[in-house]
Formats: sequence, C-alpha cells, structure tokens
Amino acid sequence: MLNIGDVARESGVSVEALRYYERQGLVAAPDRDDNGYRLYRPDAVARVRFIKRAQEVGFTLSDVKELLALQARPGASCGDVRMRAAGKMREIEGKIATLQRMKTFLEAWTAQCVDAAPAERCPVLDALKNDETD
Amino acid sequence: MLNIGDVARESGVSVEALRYYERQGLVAAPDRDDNGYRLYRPDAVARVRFIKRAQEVGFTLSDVKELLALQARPGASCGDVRMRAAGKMREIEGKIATLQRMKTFLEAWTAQCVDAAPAERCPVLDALKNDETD
DNA sequence: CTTGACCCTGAAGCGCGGTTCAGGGTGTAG
DNA sequence: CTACACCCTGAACCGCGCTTCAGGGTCAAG
Repeated sequence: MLNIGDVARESGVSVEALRYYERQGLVAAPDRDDNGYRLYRPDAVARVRFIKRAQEVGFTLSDVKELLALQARPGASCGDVRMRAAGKMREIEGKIATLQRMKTFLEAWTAQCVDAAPAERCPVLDALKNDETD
Repeated sequence: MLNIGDVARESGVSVEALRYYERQGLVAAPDRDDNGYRLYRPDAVARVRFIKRAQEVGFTLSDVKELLALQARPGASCGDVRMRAAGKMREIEGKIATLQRMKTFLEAWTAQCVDAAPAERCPVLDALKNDETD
C-alpha cells in the first residue's frame, strides 16, 4: 500500500493534484490508515497516469471523467470512445487553424519590416491600425 | 464626442471591456461630461480597434500595452516591434506543435478503433493506459 | 526529545479577459 | 410623469487546474 507521496512520485503529479483529483471524483477516495493517511492500492498509480496522458493529448479533466466512466461501464463500446476522441481532434484542429491564421498575419506583416525604420512607419503597427484580420 | 456606448458599438467591444481597458491603462481615461459620463474623442475608436486586432493575432493585453508604448515612444524602431511580433510567432508555433502532437496521437489511436468492439478492448483506452506520450 | 519529512483539513489565491451584480443617477420621448 | 435606455461605481464572479496558505497532527532517525 502506498502513501499519497508515493503515488505522487510514481505518477509524476503533485500531492495537491492528487487530492484535487479525488475532490473532482477522478480518483476514488482511498481507505485511510489509523492515522488518517490515505492508503492507495498500487493500481492507483495506473489510474493517475491515465489521467495525465489523457490531459497530454488534450482532454480536460471533465473529459477524462467521461472516459473513465465509459471504461467502467459494461456495454460501452469502442465507438463511444472514438466519438470523444474524434470530437477532441476536431477541437484541436480548430485551434490549430486559428493559430495558423494568426501566424500567417504576423508573418506577412513582419516580412515588410525594415528594422531601422522608426516605429511611426512600422508595417506591423500600421497593419494593426488599419487591417481587417477577419 | 462619443459616449462609451458609441465607442463600444463602433469598435465592436462591450462597454464593460472599455472600462476594463481604461483600468488596465490601455486606453487613456477620457474627459468627463458635466454628468460624469465619459466623453471620447473619435480617435478612441481607432485605438480600441488596434487593441482588438492585436488580440486577434495572439497578443495579450499586456503585450498590447507594450506595443502601444513603442508606438508612442519617439526613438522606438520598427525592429523593436518586429522583435515582439517574432517572439509571438515563436510562441504560436510552439502551441501549434503541441496541438499537432496531440492530434497525431489521437489519429493513430482512433485509426485502430473498431466501433463495435467493447470498451474493454478499445485501442484508445489501451493507449491511455499504457503509452508514453512524451 | 528534537528535528525534519511527511500527512491532514478547509479556504483562498492565481492568470486571463473580461462579465455580472448591486445600487444608484441621467436623459429623452411620449 | 413615467418609461426606458443609457451612464456611473466598486466588488464579486467565471472557467480551468491546480497551488498556496494557515494551522495543525504523525513518524522515523539521531
């Protein structure tokens, strides 16, 4: 059995984050030792790593909660999971597109920049004063 | 001279946002009418549009404050502005790269999905249980 | 028997860019 | 004279994912 600090170390998150996950219902509240310390079964580490990896590919904690619920629900199908993943992909693609648009504008503007020119005649500032970005 | 609502309408932001910009020092506090109403000169609209467009290409309000300071400072050069823009571009590129990595993982995982399979044998969940994403 | 690392709780704070709320005054059309 | 749209202020609130703080108890080593 593991103390919260052990789980934190092995899963690479902070002790505070673990208590936070418990409050949010992402990790089941473990049994307590006589002194009140949380006592985790070793598989808790796997659960926390699941959460961490899901976050790394863009799922919010509330998304993760749904995924964990699917995982636990008998009768849930792979398609249910794929739908969530596909939705997240579309979300990510939207963000990439937005960022790409920003980058394109900045590229176009800075390309016209002559470093030594005074700021009063800066193409970037001019663009911000006059252009439509949408 | 314009009331705050006029400026809001013409620049496409909310009245509350305008008051917020004033508090943050992005827009100079305008004179007041006898009744205490803010009275803006027409060029205030251009300033707010500048802020809005800068935000649209990824600058935070604190970035915008710096850009506006450069614009006002005699002796500031175009290179100063370009440096900020280039830094923002790198920031954006970093975000795109992160999102792209997320997307790549999700794509690979969902590609192996067979919709009808039970969630217990879902490649996406399996990946979250076992893969390293970094 | 003290030191230091660990554990507990509840509440508050952070960044960001506003929005919302409570509680007022003002201006004008009908 | 009464709606109703507009304006004012200061303070609190939102989401998100934690972190920090205040104020304690526990446990192992030396």
